[in-house]
Amino acid sequence: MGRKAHQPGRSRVCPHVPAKLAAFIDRLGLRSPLSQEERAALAALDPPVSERRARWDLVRPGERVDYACLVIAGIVGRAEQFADGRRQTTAVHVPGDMADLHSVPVPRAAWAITALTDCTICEVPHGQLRELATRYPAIGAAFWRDTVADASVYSKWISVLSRHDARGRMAHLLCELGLRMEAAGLGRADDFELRLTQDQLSEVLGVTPVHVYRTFRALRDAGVIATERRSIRVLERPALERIAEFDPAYLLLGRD
Amino acid sequence: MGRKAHQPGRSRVCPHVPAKLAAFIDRLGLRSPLSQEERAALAALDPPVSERRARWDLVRPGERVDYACLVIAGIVGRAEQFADGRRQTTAVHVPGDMADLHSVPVPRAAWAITALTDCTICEVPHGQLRELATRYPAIGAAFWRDTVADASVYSKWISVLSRHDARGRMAHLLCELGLRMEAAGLGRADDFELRLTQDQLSEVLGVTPVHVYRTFRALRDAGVIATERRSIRVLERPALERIAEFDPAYLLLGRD
DNA sequence: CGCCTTCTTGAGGGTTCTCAAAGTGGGTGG
DNA sequence: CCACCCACTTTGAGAACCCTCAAGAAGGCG
Repeated sequence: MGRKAHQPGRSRVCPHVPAKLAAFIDRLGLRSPLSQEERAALAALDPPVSERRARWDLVRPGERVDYACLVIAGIVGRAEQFADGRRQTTAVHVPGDMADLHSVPVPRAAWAITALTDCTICEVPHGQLRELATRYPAIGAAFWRDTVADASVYSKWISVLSRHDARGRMAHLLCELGLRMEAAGLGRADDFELRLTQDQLSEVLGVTPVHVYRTFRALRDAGVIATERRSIRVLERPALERIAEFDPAYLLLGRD
Repeated sequence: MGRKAHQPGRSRVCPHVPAKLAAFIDRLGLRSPLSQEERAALAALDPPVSERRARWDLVRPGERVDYACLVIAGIVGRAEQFADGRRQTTAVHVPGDMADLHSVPVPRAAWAITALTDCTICEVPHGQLRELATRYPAIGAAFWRDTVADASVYSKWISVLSRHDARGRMAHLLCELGLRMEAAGLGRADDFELRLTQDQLSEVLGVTPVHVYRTFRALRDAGVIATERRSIRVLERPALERIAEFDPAYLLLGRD
């Protein structure tokens, strides 16, 4: 599964197995009911796939784009840039996520979309997405619903940043990404690996890199996580959830 | 204007002056092109209007709603509630905002919608909004675009909370609300009044009420704002914008 | 091998929190 | 009309959390 996920759709011209968008369609279907016809219409899209190295900007701030970035493999972040060059990552995307579905209704990017690890990206033209959303109202509704799910995550992170200290923030991030990776079919929520540098995590959590390290050490000493170079492994998810006061409802990983 | 705004549509049965939704339609039109027919279809809605006192929960967390709350007068907040009862306000809405357009695709509320001041609210049935979004794709696109604008504000606030201290957060909030009030036709960005308690501000800014006071004092001593009981007035908007590193692009108050 | 990124460690200082208490004004009921 | 209550604002002292600055160690990559 892991190896396959890293090379999806690559030169598989067979139209009966449209692997490119499969993960995205599954994600949409998790939240919104889609008929076979609607799924087929989405699967018929055949956008270009490209590989990007870590640190590559898929979209630069201020740029005007006419495609949306679908993450096929790897981790991608959305970041706001400050005058002094520092960045704040406001969203993290895992495989199956359309990293900037937002850009369909608003093509002028106010943020950067950056590859946090080496990754495989699919650039889906806005025109095709808009056309599908208009022709199939259920697809339009599914896109809208996914945008709301994204907003729900933002809203949660506003609470997390306001109310939790670095330890709680880190715990919350790990709980969230665990569930999202599991939903993406990449491991289990209570046993997954996250390959981000402490620098990247500091831009997500809103603390300094030095303090990310100290937070790691505290959680490591408590036996809750294990770290090894740029890889984090969750050991005690229940403890982590308690620290984070984690409630997964906001992820809208269901149809209720 | 002020007095009129507090009694919109009340027993004005004249169908040629559909005051209820006028501000909302103008807001949508600010961001998305809408034809006369589409505007008329929106204006034809005639949902019930009600007055609510400050502190009233328009929507309680976990509740399932079948209408969206349009703010006609007053200020409304979206808040997440914690186990210990504390709240974090993640969005502030001014007149003309549909406070929870999010609830149309996701009817189960993960948050509370609370009246921060006495206010006038219009409860627009989801069914009617969905119907319009399906029948008129441009209206659907406008709703989607407004949802993205909301998400853009969330994203900005994640940066603000991560990178700015209490003074910068306060400055940013005042800069943003100034522009939004102006866009809503309620004063000028560089001379407006905000009637919120320090307690409410603390829930927005993610600091303690005590520290809101100290932040006020610092800005007051610097001659940037004036405070009088629960009313704040901006005196030096340019200084405020410098403190906040404010760039209004994220509000999407235009069609680019 | 050397460079570069990333991780680790320490000391001191600043912002914000917690806890505590007094002052102020508006609203309510007697 | 007054007394009271309640919500809100103001003030202070000490502690916690996180930052800044600085520098050394450890692992990849050409």
